[in-house]
Amino acid sequence: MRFSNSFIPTTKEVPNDAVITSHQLMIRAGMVKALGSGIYSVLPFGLKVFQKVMNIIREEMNAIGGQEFYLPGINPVELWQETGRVESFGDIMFHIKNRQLILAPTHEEVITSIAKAHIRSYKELPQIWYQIQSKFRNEPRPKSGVIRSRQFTMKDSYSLDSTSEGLDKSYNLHAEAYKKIYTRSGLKFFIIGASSGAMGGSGSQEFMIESDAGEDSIILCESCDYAANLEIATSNKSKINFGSSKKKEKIFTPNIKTIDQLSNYLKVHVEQCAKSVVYISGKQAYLIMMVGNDQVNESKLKSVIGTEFRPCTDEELVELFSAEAGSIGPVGVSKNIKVIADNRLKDSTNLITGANINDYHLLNVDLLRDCKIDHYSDLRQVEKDEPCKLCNKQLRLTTGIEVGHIFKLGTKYSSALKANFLDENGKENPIIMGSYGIGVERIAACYIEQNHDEFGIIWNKALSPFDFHIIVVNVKLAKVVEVADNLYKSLSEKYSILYDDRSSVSAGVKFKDADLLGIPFQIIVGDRNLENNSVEIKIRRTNERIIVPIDSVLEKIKNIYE
RNA sequence: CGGGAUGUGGCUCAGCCCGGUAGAGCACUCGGUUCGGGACCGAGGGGUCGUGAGUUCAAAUCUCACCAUCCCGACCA
Repeated sequence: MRFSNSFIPTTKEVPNDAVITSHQLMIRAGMVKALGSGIYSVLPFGLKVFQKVMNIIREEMNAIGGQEFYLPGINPVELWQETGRVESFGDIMFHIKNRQLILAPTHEEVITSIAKAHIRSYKELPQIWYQIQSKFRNEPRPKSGVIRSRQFTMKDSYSLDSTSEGLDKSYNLHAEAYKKIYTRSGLKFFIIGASSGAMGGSGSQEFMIESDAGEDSIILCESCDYAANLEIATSNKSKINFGSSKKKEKIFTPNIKTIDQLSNYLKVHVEQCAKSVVYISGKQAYLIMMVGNDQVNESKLKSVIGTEFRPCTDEELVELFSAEAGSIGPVGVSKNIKVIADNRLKDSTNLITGANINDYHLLNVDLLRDCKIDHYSDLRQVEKDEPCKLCNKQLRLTTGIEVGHIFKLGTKYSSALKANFLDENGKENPIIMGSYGIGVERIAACYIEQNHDEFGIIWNKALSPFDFHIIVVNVKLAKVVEVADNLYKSLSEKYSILYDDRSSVSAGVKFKDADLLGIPFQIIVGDRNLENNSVEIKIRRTNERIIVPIDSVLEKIKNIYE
């Protein structure tokens, strides 16, 4: 393609809206153009990259037996009411005003409705169905360019199985396919255990890129392969033990509100103080007990109590406990209040807790003797530098961008929509499903985050919009143009070429644009080397320059490319 | 939704505090000179100063409301 006829609007300066590198470079390289907050037009140069990504995904999905669908982006709202997801998506889902339709944020419902209509027997399973299409989410705060936008391209696939062993197999096929997709795309990625959140289901993993621009907090072990989203991460922080049970006492603790104040005042270790935090879910109050300054991990709490919740207000505290924050505790609370304690507190003795009387605490509380704990669970948020639960080495806390997420859904959607099949015994069962998503634009953006320098993008062969970038340095010299034209023609037979034949800009502009656009190999045709019947090949990533005689240039290029 | 910032030509920004003819660089058009790392000279075109009210003889500038965008937080299949 001749640059002179192309629409590749490169810019020297960055719009002040773009903050992260990939966003800035995508705009400067003329890949995308913002239309509104979280809404982007994809321009030809960018589309070529996205198409490369989509083709890699398509090849790997086909390789595990996936079959591609094209599904509607507008869906009847009734379908989503049946699975309860109109409510669970809430404001994230776009609703069409003049029809009972929504813009699909994902496609479990549509896929399941197709399965319901056509799958009858276990003999028709398993199936892997996928699509690569636009999804719509009314993000409250779009950010970081195409990384979090309101319309984006996602490869979503869905596995349909008749057994849980089958689901495991489909899930693992996807995990392996995803590793190949990211590896082929040139991303440095890792896999973490993740929460399945509102998607439901029994297990899930995320594929992450480490990045300061990331929105997820991740716990990683430096010496083994433990890795988990902070939402579910656990560590080897041990249970507490304060010896055999002593006599409970009530003590005066004036104006003591925090665990740190309490431990200072009483000259005890913070971990001997048990913190009580209260949440409300619907009409139910939950008193959550944690060791010392351990933080409640609300994702874990949500999976324990199973519904949405909110912190208790100060007024409600007084109503429920006759005491204010800082003096709340588990001893003698109403039976209507559920008490859930973190695993570290299991059957602990000699704790210090609030007395449910302002300015008083209790010493030597024995959880077995003095109060009724309804349930113990892992509720604490892991902190950095804690010991790994697998190898006991230090854990690291970092942030990442999610580029893929795989879920074992189970029968949540098939049950809701009655997508059943008959098993070997003629018994009707809901189809066992998995769902597996990859963000197309995110792969491209994350690649740029990981592969750029001060001059621009550095594409690899897999994602580069073109194989070679030919630059003709001086278009006034007929001989130079002739050589470049011939090279363009002969290379075009086998490779995709961006040919910078522009007469309107100086050589310097062409060089800067070439580095910005980041095509891996530049072929520079200028009179300086032509005097020696040579052209120059520049490797974008290493800045290595190779002078090649014209008569061997095709062979040399072939070698360099492979 | 809470906190903060910004809105002036296509882009980056100055001007606003202290009201009085709307500016610079880049980009664009024309002419000329250059021609291997974002060239130079000359001449041009292009702006309802986010929108709407208000104060004032006079508003880009002061006041109020609204809108938009970005950042932090909340949220995030």
